[in-house]
Amino acid sequence: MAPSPPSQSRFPQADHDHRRCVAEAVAAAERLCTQKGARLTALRRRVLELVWASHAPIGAYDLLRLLSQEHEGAAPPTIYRALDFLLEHGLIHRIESLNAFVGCAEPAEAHAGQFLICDDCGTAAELHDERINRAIAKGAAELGFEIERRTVEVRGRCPDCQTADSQTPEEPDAG
Amino acid sequence: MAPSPPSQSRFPQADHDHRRCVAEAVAAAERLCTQKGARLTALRRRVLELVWASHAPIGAYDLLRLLSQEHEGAAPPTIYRALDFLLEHGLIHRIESLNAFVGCAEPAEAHAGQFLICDDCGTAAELHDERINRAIAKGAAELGFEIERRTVEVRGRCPDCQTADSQTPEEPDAG
DNA sequence: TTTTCGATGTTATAGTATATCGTTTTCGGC
DNA sequence: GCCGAAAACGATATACTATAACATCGAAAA
Repeated sequence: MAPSPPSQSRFPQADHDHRRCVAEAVAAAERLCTQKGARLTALRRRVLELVWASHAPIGAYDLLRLLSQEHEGAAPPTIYRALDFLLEHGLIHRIESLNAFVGCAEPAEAHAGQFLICDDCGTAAELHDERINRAIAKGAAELGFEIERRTVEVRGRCPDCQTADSQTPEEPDAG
Repeated sequence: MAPSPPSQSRFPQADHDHRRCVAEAVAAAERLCTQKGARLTALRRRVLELVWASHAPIGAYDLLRLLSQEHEGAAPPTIYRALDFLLEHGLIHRIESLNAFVGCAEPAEAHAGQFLICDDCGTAAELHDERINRAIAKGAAELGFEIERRTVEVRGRCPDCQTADSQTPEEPDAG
C-alpha cells in the first residue's frame, strides 16, 4: 500500500487566483445542475458563489450578512433554503464541528468528504481518501453496523500555519 | 495487521442492567478525578449520571430539563459548565453532528472517540479503532497537516434496528 | 389559459451556546 | 481558625444557529 499522491485535494495556495477558482466551481455546478435537471436559480447560484468566495468554511448567518448587502429582504430561510439545495446536490458540504459550509471540491464525484481543518487560518482541505473509508467500513462491519453517512473532520494546523508559527508568534486569521 | 476484535466497544444490549452501567461509569469517573485532582462536584457528578442515564446522546437543553426537576435555578450555564468540565476530563464526548453528548466508554484510555450512530434508535457505539486513526494520520501526513483532534461520526443503522425493520416497519424511538 | 408546483417573501419562534457579573465555596498558607 | 486567592456556582441577558408556517410569485405542464 504505497502512499498515493495528494492529488487535487489540498490546501489552497496563498497566491492562487481565487476569483477564477470560484468561477470554475460555479460553472461546474451549472453543468451538473443542467445535466440533472436541477434548478440552480440566480439566488442559489449567488449563495454558492458566496460560499466559494470564502476560503474558510462560512456560517449561514455570515452568508446572510453578505447576501443582505445586495438582496433586500434576505432572511434566514432565504439562506437555509439555498444551502439545503446546494447540500442536496452535493455542491457544498456542511462542516458539523463548525456549523459552517464549504464548497465541494469535486461535486461530480463521491460526496462523503473528509476534511482537514486548520484551527489557525480556518481553511479546510477536502480529502476523498479511500483508505479512511475502508478503515471505517471495516470497523462498522465488525459491529454489524450499516453505514449511511460519514463525518470525518480533523482539526489541527495546515502546513502554511506551521511554517508561519515557527517564524512569528501570530494570531488566528480567518480572512 | 490482523483485524482486532470488537472488544468492549459495541451497541448496548437491550437487556443489560443500565442502572448498574451508569453506576460503574460514575465510579470510574470518581476514581479518575481523584487521581488527577479534578473536582467532580455533586453537580458535575449528577450531570454525568444524567448523560449516562440516556442511552442515546442527549442534548444540553434536555439535560437542563432533567436537572431542573431536582435542582432549582438550573440555567443553561449550569449545564454547559458541567459539560465543559466533563469534556475537558474526557468523561463524556460531544457528538458534533447531533449537538449532543454521550458518556465516554473508556475515559482512562485514548481520547479521540469514533462513533457509530443509529439513525433509528439514536444509540451511539464508541470505537477506538486504530486502523481508522492510522488511515487518517496517513492522509493528513501526506498533506503536511498536523493533527490535533479527530471527529469521526458514522450514521446508519445498528444491528438491532436492521433486524427490527425486516420484521415490522417501525418508527424511531430514542428511549 | 389555467393549473400546478416549486421557489421565494415574511414573520415568528425553536434550539444551541456564551458573556457577564455577583456570590458562595474550597483550598492552601499563615 | 483566619485570610486571601481561585474555583465553582447563581442569575440575567444575549448571541448564534435553524426551522415552522403561511402568503405570494412565477415558470412549466396540461
